[in-house]
Amino acid sequence: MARESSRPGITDVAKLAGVSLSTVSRAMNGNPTVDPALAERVQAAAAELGYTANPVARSLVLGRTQTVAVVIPDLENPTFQAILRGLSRAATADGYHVLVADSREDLDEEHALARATRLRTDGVILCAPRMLERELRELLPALSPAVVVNRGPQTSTPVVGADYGSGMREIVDHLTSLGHRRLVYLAGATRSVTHRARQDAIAAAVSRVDGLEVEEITAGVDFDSGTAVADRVLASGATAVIAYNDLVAMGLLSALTVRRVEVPGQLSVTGFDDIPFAAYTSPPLTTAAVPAVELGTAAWAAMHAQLTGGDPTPALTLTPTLVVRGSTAAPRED
Amino acid sequence: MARESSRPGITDVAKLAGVSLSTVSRAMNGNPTVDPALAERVQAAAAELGYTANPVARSLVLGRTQTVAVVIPDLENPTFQAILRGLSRAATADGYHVLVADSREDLDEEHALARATRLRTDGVILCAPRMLERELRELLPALSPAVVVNRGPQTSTPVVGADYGSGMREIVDHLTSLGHRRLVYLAGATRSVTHRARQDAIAAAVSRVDGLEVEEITAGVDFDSGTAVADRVLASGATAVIAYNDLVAMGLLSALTVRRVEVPGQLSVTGFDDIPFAAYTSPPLTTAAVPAVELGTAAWAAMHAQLTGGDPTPALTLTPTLVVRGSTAAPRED
DNA sequence: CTCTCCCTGTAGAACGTTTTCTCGTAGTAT
DNA sequence: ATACTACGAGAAAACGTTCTACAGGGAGAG
Repeated sequence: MARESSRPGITDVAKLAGVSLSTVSRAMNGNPTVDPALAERVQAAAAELGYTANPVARSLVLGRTQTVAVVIPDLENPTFQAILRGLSRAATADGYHVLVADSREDLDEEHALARATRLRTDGVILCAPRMLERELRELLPALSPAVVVNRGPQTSTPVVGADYGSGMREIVDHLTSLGHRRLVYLAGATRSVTHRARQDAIAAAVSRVDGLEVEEITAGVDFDSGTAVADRVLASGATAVIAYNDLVAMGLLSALTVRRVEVPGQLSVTGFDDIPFAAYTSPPLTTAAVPAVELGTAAWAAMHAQLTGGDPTPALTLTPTLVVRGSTAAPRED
Repeated sequence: MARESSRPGITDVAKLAGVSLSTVSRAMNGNPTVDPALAERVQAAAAELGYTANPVARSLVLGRTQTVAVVIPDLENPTFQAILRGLSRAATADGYHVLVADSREDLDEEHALARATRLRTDGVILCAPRMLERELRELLPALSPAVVVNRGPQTSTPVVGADYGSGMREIVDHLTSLGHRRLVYLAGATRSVTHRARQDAIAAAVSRVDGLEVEEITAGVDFDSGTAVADRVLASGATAVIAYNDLVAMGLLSALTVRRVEVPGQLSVTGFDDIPFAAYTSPPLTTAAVPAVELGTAAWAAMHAQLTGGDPTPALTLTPTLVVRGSTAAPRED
């Protein structure tokens, strides 16, 4: 008699269609053991009542939520935004929902956050470049199924990532082939895995190219880090700067403009990632384009494969492509 | 005997602590009618087993999921990214999770998407600038509790938004006080509500300022829309351009640079929103700063109030602030 | 000393589904 | 004509939790 206003339940549909609630459930789920005519009657009753199965109750009995969690260290970072975008769209296309968890770079919180979100989802896509390898190995089993983005290979968790070493190699090659021999590398978060990959690539280049010198200056990962180190960069006497990412490069460009330093005339500058605005700085930024949206799509594919018991996706590595724009040129003759 | 590998349930904790399962539930939820000593024993048992209450089962019985959905038309748009960021962080701080749904500007999908996400969440924050008012009114009751972002006042749904009219007025005043009299307004999505607000503000300015002429050119909402209309802008003979948003302005700036048109020397350009990169274009963009992160925070506050039965938040309007940078100047003397 | 009240712990219903198991009926083959 | 098979539909258990009744026991008061 009561509960008029409440959402219609499966029993309401059953009552209206004059069948048992189990028949409704079967009819709604397209179970072939139900008479077509009856199934249609049930569908009609459901439509009349505007009935939709309660996903929470469904999740409880089925043990799956049709939802995955994405743990992201910083929603402000364009790269993570792009990964989220690609992932979200791919997951939506497969009928899944996406829970987004911004860990705000809080390393302690990250751990708990990932575990907590896992409880209400079917899997976790983890972007945690700064987390210690030890912690990660301890965390991953509790998260399974999981997908790790931009980390080294894991024991039993699929990994998708970009080959930062390759991108960095292309950048260095580009600069050296232009004639640069004295470079500065603006390092990002030194704990991050993607930093290590770049560092190694630079070291390799130094031992490969004759007379190449690369000075490392620790900057950071954001715009302000780039502006902050401008003076140290100028003092170094280098002819080209390899910034940790586009944000740092753009910050540096901005500071150089203020100081009336010509780019690329007096100094060449490169970024990394090819974020949406990298093409629109002045001069436009030469950078290594990381296919971040595709990274998100691939991460979903790896998750989806685990969820549906498909083939275990092997580690997938996408290769950044060098995009030469206006911020690099041959060094000025002395 | 079986189920060794399964997550520990409340009964496992009860068994270990030597109490009934309902006692465990009460102890875990801090119910004061349980003996402190016993409560502690239960907590210890739970900790030993690494027990955490299954949120899905919890949601089913409690009727709430501790999750809200955010429907966003385009995850690529910096403004929505900022709203999401502010919202996500505020919600997380209050112990809520955020489900993100990218409607990809698909107006038909948007409707169904909002309804679907509502079923697995406690409320929906709706960003749908293009949805027809009629549709919105029909949709909102099904979504309740809901919060609408950047739309006109609603019957019984809290609204948070920015005063686009005010921002536009400031921009026009800024340009006219610099001496500009012939302006171009690059219109965005003509169906969008935020477009209408700007249009009205411009119309008001035209009737207020003596000799002011504003030509409207329909462009779009993204970078490419700005580049595409560059020639029409130049042909118009205007001395200043009011772009629909920063993206359009940046696209225009880029096209103007290619055409060797000096900004602000030959042409002043303004944006809207103050997205993160607006400060770093060349010249830096004069724009009306929309506090998008705060918009997200406010949207959460309005949702949280409804969820906790607090005071019904009245419609909240944040005022954009004019940020004068290098892209505007007095018109060149003829 | 006994009665009553209160405090603490236990059993069980409820949340809304899915799904297994069982039963009934109808059709076919012997 | 009877028995067996097959198929469709209903009853009931299960998912893992919360919370309302309810019962039992101890202590304080009359």
